[in-house]
Amino acid sequence: MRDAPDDRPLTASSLSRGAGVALWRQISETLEREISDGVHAAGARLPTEAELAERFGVNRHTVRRAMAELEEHGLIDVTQGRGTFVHLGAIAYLIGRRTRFHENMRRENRHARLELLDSAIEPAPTAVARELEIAAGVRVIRLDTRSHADGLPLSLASHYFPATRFPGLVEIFRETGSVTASFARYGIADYTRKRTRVSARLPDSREQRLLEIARTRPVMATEAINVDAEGQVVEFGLSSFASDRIQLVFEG
Amino acid sequence: MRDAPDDRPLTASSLSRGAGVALWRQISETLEREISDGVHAAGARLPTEAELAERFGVNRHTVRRAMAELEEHGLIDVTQGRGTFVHLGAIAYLIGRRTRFHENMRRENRHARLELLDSAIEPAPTAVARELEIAAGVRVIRLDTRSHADGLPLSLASHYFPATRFPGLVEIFRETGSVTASFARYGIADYTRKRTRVSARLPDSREQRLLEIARTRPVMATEAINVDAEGQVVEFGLSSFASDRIQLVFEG
DNA sequence: GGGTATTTGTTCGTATGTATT
DNA sequence: TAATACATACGAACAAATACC
Repeated sequence: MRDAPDDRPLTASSLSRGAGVALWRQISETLEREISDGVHAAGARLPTEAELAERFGVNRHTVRRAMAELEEHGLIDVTQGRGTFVHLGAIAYLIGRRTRFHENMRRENRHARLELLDSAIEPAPTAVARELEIAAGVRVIRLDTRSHADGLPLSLASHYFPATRFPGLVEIFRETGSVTASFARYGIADYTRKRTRVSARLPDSREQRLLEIARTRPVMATEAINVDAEGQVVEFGLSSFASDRIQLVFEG
Repeated sequence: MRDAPDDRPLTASSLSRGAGVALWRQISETLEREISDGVHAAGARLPTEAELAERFGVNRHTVRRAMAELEEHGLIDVTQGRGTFVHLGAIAYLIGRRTRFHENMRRENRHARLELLDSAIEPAPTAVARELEIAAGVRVIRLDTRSHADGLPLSLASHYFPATRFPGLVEIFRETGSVTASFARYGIADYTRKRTRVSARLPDSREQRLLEIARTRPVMATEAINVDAEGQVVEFGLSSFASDRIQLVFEG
């Protein structure tokens, strides 16, 4: 009853109805294959939902379900009013135990930038106080930053420092644009990462906006503790990395 | 024109139509608040989609969109035919540089199990050969495992070992159920993690099934290299961790 | 074990809203 | 402003998985 003789392009690739596989999944798998085969180049615009619905002989909702799947897996980027585009390849970036952000980016030949989003001096939240090994409520400096590589946002971070040890840190950071360079002003020539916790989750709306990632693309959330040569905690950092653009590498 | 005087329960919490916020989002935010407020306890069953549609005065599709959002963020677990349940709190599990799986679980007072899914002796794929520092095509032993804590799956892994150095490893592992214990049989009393790469992504269908996680819950994918006391590479492991149940901790 | 009710999953159709070009 | 393209929402029907008797 449904065989459509030959009035449709080859690409119709006839879905099998009533088999165990949902139509939307067959469509997403077809498009995934076409993308990996290069039928649709990276950055290229895909046909509109209406056109795809026509091509596969299904309702537009069914196409939308397939597109949602592809977006979820980071293969496409969808924007209302503009269209749907094949996702541009990820930028790889490594982070190590003693490696600094700018150093790292230089090695990768990328243009690095650490943008200061916000700063404050405030009483330490209990969790922050515990990690900095100071009493709860003692004042800490908070720097909220966003890192970029070649203009593309890589990560968001909140850096916490004990306020008494680093007077005027905010201004110095604003000047240097680097945590490492700021530490140098206080005589800290070397500091190491004592511990890093890593987890993965989906981004909240702030992260979606500032990292420019889709709702469905996971971030890696890290908690890092940096200590000076004497083992004193000098920084506690909470970061979220766009997992599509970064791979964390721990040497040890 | 639509104001519904007072014939509806308090919980109707009247959505605002035509405001800037989509109905499905208002619903998901309402339910999220109720969950965090304890109106729906962890593990408790939520009302059915039909009931929620009735309660909010919307179509079931609209409720489903809200539920998809909550599932995406790990707040609920949805199973066809069973219903929708508030997500049970995550099990925290730590992994360090010299820490072993069983050791780790003992410290956490959890019942550990390392299940052998598959094993083979095969020519090393190029990527594996590079990491093991052997020639491409040289035979390696592959162990595919699944780890459990208290019966809940935590991670999947493929472990690669140079075949010449570990003859009979498959049988020994089947006997001991532990990589560390197996190594001991070959005189390797100590080994350390040389490098670990971490990234995050959404699970493929195999991972969804074997880790028992929803399509939208990210996994942390790791590549780890273990070396013996002489610095010789003894194992290359590819793992994926259920990020809802594990947090990776790197000490260093 | 088997049949039935319940609950979520898929698919179609239609209409209207909103962002971009 | 107009056209295009994705986003939201409603209604209906059936499929598939599970729970219950």
